[in-house]
This record gives sequence, structure tokens and C-alpha cells, in this order.
Amino acid sequence: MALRVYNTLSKQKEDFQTVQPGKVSMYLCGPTVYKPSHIGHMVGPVIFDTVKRYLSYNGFDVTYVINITDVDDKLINRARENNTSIEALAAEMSEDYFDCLKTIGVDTVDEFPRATKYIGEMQKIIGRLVESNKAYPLNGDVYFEVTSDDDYGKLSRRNVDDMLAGTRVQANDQKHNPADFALWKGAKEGEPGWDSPWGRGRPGWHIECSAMSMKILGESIDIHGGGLDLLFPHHENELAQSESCTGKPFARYWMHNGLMQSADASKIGGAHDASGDAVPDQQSQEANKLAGSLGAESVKTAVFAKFAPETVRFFLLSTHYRSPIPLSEDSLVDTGKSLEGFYRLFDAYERVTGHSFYDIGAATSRDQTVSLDEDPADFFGELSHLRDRFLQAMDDDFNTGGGIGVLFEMRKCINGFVVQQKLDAGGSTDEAAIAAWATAMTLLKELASLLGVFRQPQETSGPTDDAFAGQLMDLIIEVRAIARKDKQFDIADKIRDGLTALNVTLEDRPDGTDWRRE
RNA sequence: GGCGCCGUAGCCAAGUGGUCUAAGGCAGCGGAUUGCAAAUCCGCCAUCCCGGGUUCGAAUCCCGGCGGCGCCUCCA
Repeated sequence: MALRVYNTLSKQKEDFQTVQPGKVSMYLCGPTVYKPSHIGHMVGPVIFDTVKRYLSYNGFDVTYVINITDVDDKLINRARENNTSIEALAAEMSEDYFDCLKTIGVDTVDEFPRATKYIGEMQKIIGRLVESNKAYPLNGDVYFEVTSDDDYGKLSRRNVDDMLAGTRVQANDQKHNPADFALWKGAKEGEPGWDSPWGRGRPGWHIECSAMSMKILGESIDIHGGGLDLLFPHHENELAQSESCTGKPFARYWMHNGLMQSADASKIGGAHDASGDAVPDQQSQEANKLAGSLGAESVKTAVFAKFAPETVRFFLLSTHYRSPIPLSEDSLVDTGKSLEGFYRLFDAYERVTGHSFYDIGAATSRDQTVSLDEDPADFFGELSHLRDRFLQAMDDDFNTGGGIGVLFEMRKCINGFVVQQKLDAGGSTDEAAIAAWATAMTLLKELASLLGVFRQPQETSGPTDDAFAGQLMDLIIEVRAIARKDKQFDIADKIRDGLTALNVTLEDRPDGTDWRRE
């Protein structure tokens, strides 16, 4: 089955056809770097990182760009409040953003262009629009003339007339049409600015993405992504100004991810931290409180400090990317629990074979997927079927949730094989069976890598898991083993119960006793 | 007022015209295994918000309700 992608522009899934054969250009709207990243900032990058992994696996040469907005009102205000420069604040907050991306396993991004480095490009576009009468200067600003674009509104499916009815748009100023939007904003007293043919000022919100996308990836790109909240007005305006400038389709596929919401379905982030003149009502304050530390605050301190980054990534990918993601502490806890079975499987594999799952070199292209032709036929036959289902899910508009389900089934299938072949019962020498196990693990690694998970061991060691604790546990286990050998089960159980109370779980295996902290 | 989305088991969630009396996870309940546990395996656990309609056939399409949500505010 061919890859199909949902396109916001057509409102349907389309066969994936690139502008240039074998190449994919992908642009994701990134953050305004004025405060530490919250978990919502991770959603898009993780999704499109996964998209890139899957496209690469399918043989495409993908270029993935995320922009950094480093000039903006929020940035200006925040820098002023903090008594720092815009540059310093932007630098600090982009570092925070990059750290977070790295932590959550987003490492496929090719370039993070900064808006302030492309002012010249933006001015070129604005100049062309003004020349062709699709934009007009007004009191130091420059506005895009929406009525000059006959298909304005095609992305978000609205027309200018409908839009104005009932909005809070002030019938203000002298704009030709209230829906006209700023390409260039004249600098007020004390604001940063750049010289331009229309006076000193700074770019409007949308123009930076047009400029960077065109300059870095070309006038027509394959995928333009972003959160659903950006659909209007940001993407609509970006599209309008870009196509009005070049006369070419700006992006082939518009992909929009659902937004993260707190458990009671209120959006995280939201108007509360915006301009400050929005007065949050009591209910939304409550909602914000629920989202609380998890959603609204720095993802580093609120989320990564409590949950393994891999758990967070898995959680983000377990819902379809176009759906809202209901965030709650409980759902992250559940996700974490659901992953433990994988980690135990990896442990068992290493215990028996001496090889780490994380060292397995799996295929990175669909053409070179692991061969499942040899015996034992039943086991490999099932694995092969699971692989097909995984790829089918991913082929269908990157259905990572469906793919994750298949991964769980694969885990069960492999565990079943291990039990059936008694591979983990201590000292198995069945080389053919162990080889089959290794093959299965290679496949699991291959598919998990497409989601960007199970790439590295998770740091599970807590502060007390030091060498001393290990030595103590070795001693306790040894003493308990003697008790068990002598059938002094009351003693053995007292030890185990005592450890349980300390959140230490013992596992008696045929070949010894393992322990872990919960 | 305009544009749009969603409603699947206790919870999360895939499936969007037939293989669906519906994948998978968490929780729960039986069983195997174990000295007992833990882990693992096997089994059980939903007719898809409600009412009409289209169709040989609908969770899936259409209409109408009810419920939830988003955008129209430079929030990813």
C-alpha cells in the first residue's frame, strides 16, 4: 500500500507525491523563544521527527526545518521585564528548546533558522507584493491586501465576509479591509527595528515563515506543518502572501497536529499568558490549575523531572497526530507502566544472549528489512504479519497509535516464543531458537526506531541506586537464598515483604534473584 | 454569528462501508507457572452517545438531537 497523507488543503487523505522525486522538504512552524518550552512545544517536533523517520525509511531524502522566532512582541516585553536584551533572552530560551528536543529524541532536524537572519528575504517578498499592488504601505506599516488574492481563505475554509461577522475585529483604522494583515510593522519608540523602504520597523508575524521556507527549501515545498491553532490566521496568511508573491503552490501538503489539552479538555497554554488583557474566568483558571505544573510550566522541570522522556514521547505518539492529546499525570503514569514490559524483555534478552537490545543494528530502510524467510515458520510468520500491519498503519497517514498497538502485540508474540522455547529458564543452549529470538528483536528494534523509541537505555537509576546499595542488595539476596534453600520461607518472605515496603521488588528466577526499585 | 473537530469498554486508544459480536495498553477477574510471590504466558472483560435514514450490509455515509472541544485574540 502506498503512503497516504491527510492534507488540510484538500481535507482528505492523498497519495504522497513529492515535488521532486525521492526528495521531501518539510517545514515546521517553531516556537517564539521568550520563555522555557512547555510540553506543548514538543508535540509538533516529535510528530514531524517521526514523519521524517518514516519517510526516510521509505527511501526519501528528507530535509526538516523548524524555525525559531526571535523577534516578536512577547519577546520584546519579556526582555524588558527581565531587564535583559532580546538577543540574550532568545539565545537562552532557544538553548532550552534545543535541550528539550534532544531529551525527547528529536534529532532529525536539519536546520533551525532564526527570523532575524532573514529580514532581508522578508523585505524582498514584501517589496514584490507592494510592487504588484497586493500589499500597501500605511502609516509606516505594510499590509497585505486580502481581496487581491481571489482564493484567500482556501486553507482554513473561510471567506472574508463571513469572518468579519461577529468577530471582535475593530472596524478601526484605515486598512482597506479589516482582514488585511501586517507584513511589516513600523517601530514605535524604543522598539527594535530594521531599516526598510517603508521605514524603520519589524516584520509581521507571518512573513518570516514565508521567507525562510522559500529561501531554505524552495518556493514550493512538500510538507508544511504546525499545530492546528496555526491554521488560521498564520498559515492562511503565510500561504496567501507566498503564493501571491511567487504564483506557485507554496506547500503541497499542509499537516496540522492536534493540540495538547489538560484532562478536562481545556487547552494548555492558552490566553492566560498572552497579552495580559484577557481576563481569565474562574473556570479556565481552574483548568489551568489542573493542567498546572504538567502543561503550563517548563517541560524540563514539570515533566522530564518526573517522567522518563521516552514515556513522554510514547505518550505523544499513542494518539493520532491530528487528534487532541489529553494530558494528565495519570495517562503518563499508565504509559510508563505499559513500557515496563518492553524493558523487561530487553533485560531478559541481554541476560540470555549477553547482547544489549540497544546495540542491535536494525535496518533503516524498508528495502532492507529483516528477513523472516527461514524457520521456525510459525513464529516468523506471525512476526511478518505484525510487520505488515505496523507498516500499513504508518502508511495510512502516520497512524502511530495503531503502530504502537502492533508493537505491543509483537512484544507478546516474542514473550510467548521465549516461554514456549524455555529460553529464559536458565542456560538454554538451543542456538536456532536463540537466533530466532535475535531476529525478532532486530525487527522490533527496526520498527521502534521508526517511532524514535527504544534507542537508548533509559536512566532509571535513582539517587540511592549506587554501588553501596547494590552491594547491600547482593548481601540480602544471598542471605535470603540460604534461607530459601533451607526452606525457611518465613524468613525469606519477611525479607521480601520488608523490601516491598521499601519499594524494592524481588524476582526469583531459576538462575538467581533479580531486584528492582519501583 | 462564521468556520471546524470530537463522542468506541472503569480509564487511555486503533479502526471510518463487509475479514468488526471492534486492535492494543492501564486497571480488574480466572488459569498455567512459582514454596509463596514477582515476571511471563493463556483465557475473560464493548454491538461503538441517542433517534431516524441510505444500503444486500454502518461504529464507519446522510439528517436531526444531546454532550464535549477548537479557531475567528501574534498560543506549538
